[in-house]
Amino acid sequence: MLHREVANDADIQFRLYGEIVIGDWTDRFQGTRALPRRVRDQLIQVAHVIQLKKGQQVFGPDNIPDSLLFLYDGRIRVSQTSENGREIVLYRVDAGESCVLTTACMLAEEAYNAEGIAETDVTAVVLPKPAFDRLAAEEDEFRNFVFAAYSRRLIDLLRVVDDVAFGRIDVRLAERLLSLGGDHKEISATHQQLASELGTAREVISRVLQDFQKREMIAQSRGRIALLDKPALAALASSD
Amino acid sequence: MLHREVANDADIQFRLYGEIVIGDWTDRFQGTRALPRRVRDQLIQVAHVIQLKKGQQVFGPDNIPDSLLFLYDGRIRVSQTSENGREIVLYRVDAGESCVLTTACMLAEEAYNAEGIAETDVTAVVLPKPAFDRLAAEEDEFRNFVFAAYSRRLIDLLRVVDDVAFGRIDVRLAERLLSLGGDHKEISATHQQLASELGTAREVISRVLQDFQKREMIAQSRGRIALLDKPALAALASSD
DNA sequence: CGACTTGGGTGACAATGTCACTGAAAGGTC
DNA sequence: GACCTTTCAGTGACATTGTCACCCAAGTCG
Repeated sequence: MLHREVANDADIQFRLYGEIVIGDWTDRFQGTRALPRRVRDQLIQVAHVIQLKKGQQVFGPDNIPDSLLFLYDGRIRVSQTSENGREIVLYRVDAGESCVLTTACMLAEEAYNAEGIAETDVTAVVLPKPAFDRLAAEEDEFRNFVFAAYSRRLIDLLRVVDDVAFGRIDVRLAERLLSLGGDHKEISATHQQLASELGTAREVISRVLQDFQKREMIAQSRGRIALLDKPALAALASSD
Repeated sequence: MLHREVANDADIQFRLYGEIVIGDWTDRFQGTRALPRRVRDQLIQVAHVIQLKKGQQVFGPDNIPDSLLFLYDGRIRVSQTSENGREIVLYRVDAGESCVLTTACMLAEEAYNAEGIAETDVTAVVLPKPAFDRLAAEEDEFRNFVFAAYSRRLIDLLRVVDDVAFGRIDVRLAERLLSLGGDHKEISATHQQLASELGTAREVISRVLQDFQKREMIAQSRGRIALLDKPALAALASSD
C-alpha cells in the first residue's frame, strides 16, 4: 500500500516535470492513421498529451477547452445536470474516439451545461484549434473523421431523447445494467449513480431494483448489484 | 378558386419542365456568401433548387438524401416518432440555415427515426455530396458554416434532453405556446399537435390548457388558442 | 336532416417523481 | 470494542404525468 502511494507520487512528478511519452498515437485514430507520415510527424509535434485521473473533470460549463480532444486511452462520461441537481448521462467517449462537444460549443457560441468526467484514468491528445483547422482543411480523412464524430454524437442524442421521452424506466434500467455490466456478473454502482445514468431519482431506481430482486433477476448489496439472470434482463430490455 | 388551381398546375409544369429560377442564393447563406465569385458561380451550376409544399416530407427513415440541404425559404420541422406513435419536435430549421441531420446519418451509417416535414412551402438548394466535399475541403468559410450547423443542432438536442428529462410539462407548454405564437395573439393548433411538440399525450395537453384557461391566461376554441395574458405565460415559462 | 369525421373532455388508474423520514452499512477514532 | 460520522438504501404519502376507455361537441358532407 505504501509502495503504491510512492509509485503514484512518482507518476505525478513525471507528469509535472517530464514529457509524457506514448507511442505513435496517430496510429490509434481513424482520422490520423491514414495521413501521410510527414503530416503525422507534424501532428505529434504540435499536439500534447495529457493524463487525467479517474473522476477528474475533462470539460464543463466553466471549463471549455478550445481544442479537439483525442481519447487515446480510457473512457469519458458526458452528462448533463439540471438546475435542481438531477443528472443524466448523454453518452460515453471511448478510446479511439474524439470528443467534439467542446468544439461544438465554441462554434455555436452558446452556453450549455454538459460536462465530461474521466470515468477511468485517461490519456488524451490535445490538438490545438489552429492545427485542427489546418488538418480539417487539408486532409480528407481527417475531416471525414471529425464529421463522423459529430454525426455519432447527434445519433447518440437522438437515442437519448427517444429513451427519455418514450421509454419505460424499468426497460431502460435493465438495458443499462447489462451495458454497464459488460461481461461481468456484478456491477459496482450505487442507486444514486444509476439514477444519474438515466436522469431519474434515486428512489425510483430503488423501487425498480427491488422489483428486479423479487423477480430474482438481480441480487443487491451495498454499492453492488449482481446480475443473476441476464437473459431475463435482456428480454425486459428489448421489450420496448 | 378554379383560377387558383390553374395557377398551381402552371407552377407544377414550371417545376417539372423548367429550371426554377431564384436569385443568387449563395448570397443568402453565411457559408456561401463569403466565397469568391468564381466558386459561387460554380455552386449555382452544380446545385439545384427544389420546392416543396407545406406538409411534404423532406427526409425520413426511408428517405435519406445524400446531399446537403440549404433552406432558402420556409421552415422545416424535425421530429422523432416512437414505436407507439408518440412524436416529439426536436428543432426547426429556418431559412438561411442548413439541414445537417441527413448528412449525419450518412456518415454514421446508423439508422434513426427522425423525419423532416416542410412546415411551410419551402424552397431549398440541394448540394450534391461531391460538391459538398470539395467545398468543405477548399473553403474555410464553408467548412466553418457546416461545423457551426452541426454544433447548433447538438446544442438544440441538449436543450431537448434537458427539457424532457427535467422540465415540468406546464412550464414547457407555456414556453412553446409563446414561441409558436410569435407576435400574434392566437395560435392555430390542435391539442394533439401541441402534444407532438412536447412529446407527450393529448390528454395531458388538454388538462394543462384547461388549467391555463381557468387562470385566464388563454382562451380556447376548436383548433385555436388565444394568448390572453402573455406576461403570465412568460412568467410561468421562465420559472424553471 | 342525419351520418361521419375530427377535436376535445373526463374519470379511473398506472407509472414516475418528490418529500420527509428511517435505519443499515462501512469507515474512522479513541 | 464502543462511539461517531458519512454514505447508502428503504419506505409511505403524495404530486405529477401517462394510459385507457369512453363520451360528447363541432364541423362536414351527402
